[in-house]
Amino acid sequence: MVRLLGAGGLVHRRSGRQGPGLLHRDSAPNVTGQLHMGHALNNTMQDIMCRYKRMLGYEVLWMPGTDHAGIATQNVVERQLASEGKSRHDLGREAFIERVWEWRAEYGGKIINQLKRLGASCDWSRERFTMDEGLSTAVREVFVRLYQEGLIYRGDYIINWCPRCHTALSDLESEHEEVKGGLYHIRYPFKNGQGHLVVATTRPETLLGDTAVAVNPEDPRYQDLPDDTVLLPLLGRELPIIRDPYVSTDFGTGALKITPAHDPNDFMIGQKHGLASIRVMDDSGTINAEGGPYAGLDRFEARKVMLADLEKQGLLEKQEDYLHSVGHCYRCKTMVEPILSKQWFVKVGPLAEEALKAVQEGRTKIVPAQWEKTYYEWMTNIRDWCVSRQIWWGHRIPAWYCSCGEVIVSHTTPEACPACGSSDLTQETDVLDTWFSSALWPFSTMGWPEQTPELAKFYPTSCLVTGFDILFFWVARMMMMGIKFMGEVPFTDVYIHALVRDASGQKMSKSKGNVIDPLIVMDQFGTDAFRFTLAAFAAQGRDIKMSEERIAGYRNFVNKIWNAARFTMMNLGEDEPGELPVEPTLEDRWILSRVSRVAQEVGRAIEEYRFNEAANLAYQFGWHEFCDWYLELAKGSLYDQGDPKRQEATRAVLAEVFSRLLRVLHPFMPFVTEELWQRLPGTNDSIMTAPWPGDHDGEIDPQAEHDMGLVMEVIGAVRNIRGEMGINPGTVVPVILSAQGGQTRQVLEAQAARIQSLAKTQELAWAAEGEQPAKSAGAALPEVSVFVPLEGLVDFSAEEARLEKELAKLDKELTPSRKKLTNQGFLAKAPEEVVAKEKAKVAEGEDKIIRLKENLARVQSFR
RNA sequence: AGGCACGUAGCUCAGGGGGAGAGCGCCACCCUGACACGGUGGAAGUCCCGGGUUCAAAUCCCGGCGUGCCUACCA
Repeated sequence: MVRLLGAGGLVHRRSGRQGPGLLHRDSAPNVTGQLHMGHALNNTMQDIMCRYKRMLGYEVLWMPGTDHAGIATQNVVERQLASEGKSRHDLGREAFIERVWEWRAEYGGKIINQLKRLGASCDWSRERFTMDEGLSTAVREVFVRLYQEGLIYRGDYIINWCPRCHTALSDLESEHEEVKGGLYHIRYPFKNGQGHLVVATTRPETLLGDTAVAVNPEDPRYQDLPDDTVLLPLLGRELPIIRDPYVSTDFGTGALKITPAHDPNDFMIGQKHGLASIRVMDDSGTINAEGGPYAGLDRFEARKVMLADLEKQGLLEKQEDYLHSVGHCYRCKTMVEPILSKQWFVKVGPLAEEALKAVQEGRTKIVPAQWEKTYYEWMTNIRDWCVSRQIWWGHRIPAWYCSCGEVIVSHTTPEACPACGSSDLTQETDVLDTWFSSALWPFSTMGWPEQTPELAKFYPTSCLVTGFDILFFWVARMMMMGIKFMGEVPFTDVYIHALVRDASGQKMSKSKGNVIDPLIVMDQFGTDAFRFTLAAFAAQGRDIKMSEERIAGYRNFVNKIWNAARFTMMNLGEDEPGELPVEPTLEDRWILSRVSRVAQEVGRAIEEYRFNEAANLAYQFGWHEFCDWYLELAKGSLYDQGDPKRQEATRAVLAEVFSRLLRVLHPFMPFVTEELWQRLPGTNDSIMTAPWPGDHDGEIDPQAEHDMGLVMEVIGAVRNIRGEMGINPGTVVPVILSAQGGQTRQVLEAQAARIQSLAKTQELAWAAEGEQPAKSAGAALPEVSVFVPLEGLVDFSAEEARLEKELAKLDKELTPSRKKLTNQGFLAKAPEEVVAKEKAKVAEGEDKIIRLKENLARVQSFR
């Protein structure tokens, strides 16, 4: 029920430098107050940022909390009462509010616990609720100040009314939906009896409140009318025919009935022409006394009855099917009724202007930037915000009415009327829109209107993470209020994340039954796997299609890391790892280089909100580099009893790299990494406070990366031959290498033991450059040729087929480059390095082709 | 009615002017002393269609087609 709001400013490095702050929220709450996918995604992303920044040494403040969800919560408690056969009116206002607090005490904390379960590392001691005393003080302060400045006013206007919730709604809370309806052509007889004027309407029941009929002054059809007054069908009231350019000549009949009390445009026209407004419905959408014979009928029933009567009287000329969009209450989906009513409004123009400028000037950056356009669009066309709600649960508007007519708006309950001195004052019964208090969240949660140290330190906050569905409801309003009352934007970045949908792209909803419950997912696959999945799929600007299959994939990854840890710890034993070796092996240099780079890349990706890249980078490294290669390579030294020094050195590297891997993974999977961190010898504090391993430039080693690449390619070539030739994995095969250049041979010779062990080969044999080992399968690599003698292992036709396949593939790959190099325009205009690259590529490819062709010829000769 | 996204391997999607990528699925082989939630190898794409810009387009521009979403007072 409660909506989650979060706030955080963060940062402050010890140097006092500003860093990111965080804020957050979530999407529409549901009656059970359960954590859903939207919350999970939102909070996972914020948590990733917070954990990462904390590891960098920033002081992070992530303030959690919820809002009071006025209408929704009241509905739930009313339903509860209804089941006891009571209404809120039976209880009275105070008792009812008491009851809501009880409800909140029982259910309100549920979602907070679920957030904790998700691993959200908020500052839980600072949890806030919009109905808290402090936040309520801020609400009052803001209301009074806006009123004093004329930015809040009370007046009669058309508002969106929910006949079921019995309250006014803001424009945003009225959700437009396509509805199949009818366009009814109704005859309004001229008063003088000379025929009739035909009016087209989608809402015939509102004719009871008509006070005029309008036509466009330019419309040729209506230049010479037989009379300037028509009679309202069914009621017989006289209606003037007015002329206004607002009326379109090309829609319907060009004649528009004017019902000022039940349509915003009609209201506008009514004001312009000084027409009366007749409200014909009560708060429940039932026709009132103004409806004469139709009084007491529900609005939908009234439509049916009236249409039948019109038909009977020959006044319904025709009726056609018509598809149009109609507002519905965002809480209960009841069709909204535009009704003229006295309400409180915020004059948003001046506030929106500043909020618009702040983004245009880049003081607040919206990511991805495409949303800035949407924000501008809304801020530019914004209309005044109806903030009063006719419900009880919420911040009661601090306005008092005196019997003399005076309106007093004040922080505290006034003793007497300043105008007449009377003490007969009654407070406004309406409460404020929940979003009014949510709009103050970035500063009200930190003690405003007091000037607190938190505000000084964390305002403006660094980042707000939210879904686009709430950009206007919340982000835009926080911008307006923050700038107005703090003089500065509430956050420097707004990250708009995707929506979580089901596997087939449908929006998850209870009614569709396609909801995946994050709590069940966490039970089934573990929170870490779930979080990792969310991060890995959170590409900017695209919705996430969630399915259990995908989560299972990342569950496997968590398991892989767990097993890598078992292996690591098994080898480390109880001792604290020693210093990194002075003379590391090639694989040691390589993995240190890689982990250093990856930590930097992951960090950068997180900072730029590229969560999917960050997660994939970590995944790729963890599984395919650390586990697939390094652990296998390290076994060589680890198991070598004959060289204890080497063993010791390898243990040190293994411990270091694994420790860094855990830290890189920590923001995504906090639970497993913490658990493993605690078991790692030599660690004591939480991994949360361990330093991010992004500061090891000195270990980045391009030479090691290149050399290791060479070794990996040779191993890959032998494995490929084995696989393609169908050689049993257990068979140890001979291998002959032929290197182009001493350097290459040196590297490979030094790594002979690794190649033998990972490719399952006999001792490496060497052929002179250009020499052709007989009866062998071969592979051509950039710097080296690899041959696997096949005598007795396989038949040569298989090798022949394999080589032909390889040649065809290479040829296909080279075609585009060859074409470019024969293109004069390319040679003349393309950048030198691009040309050089293409040349090198072709040269390398052709060299491979030559060697493969030699192999092919040789193999064919054995046939 | 306007606006915004998206269309890439069987599925879900990254990428975004110069060598088509990942995960899952699929095929083959393998219980190798961390892990079968595993290992090794492999197959697989007209990057929606049509124009244009460019030496070079999956990528930029224009126009289609298709899908999704948001905003809107034409009764």
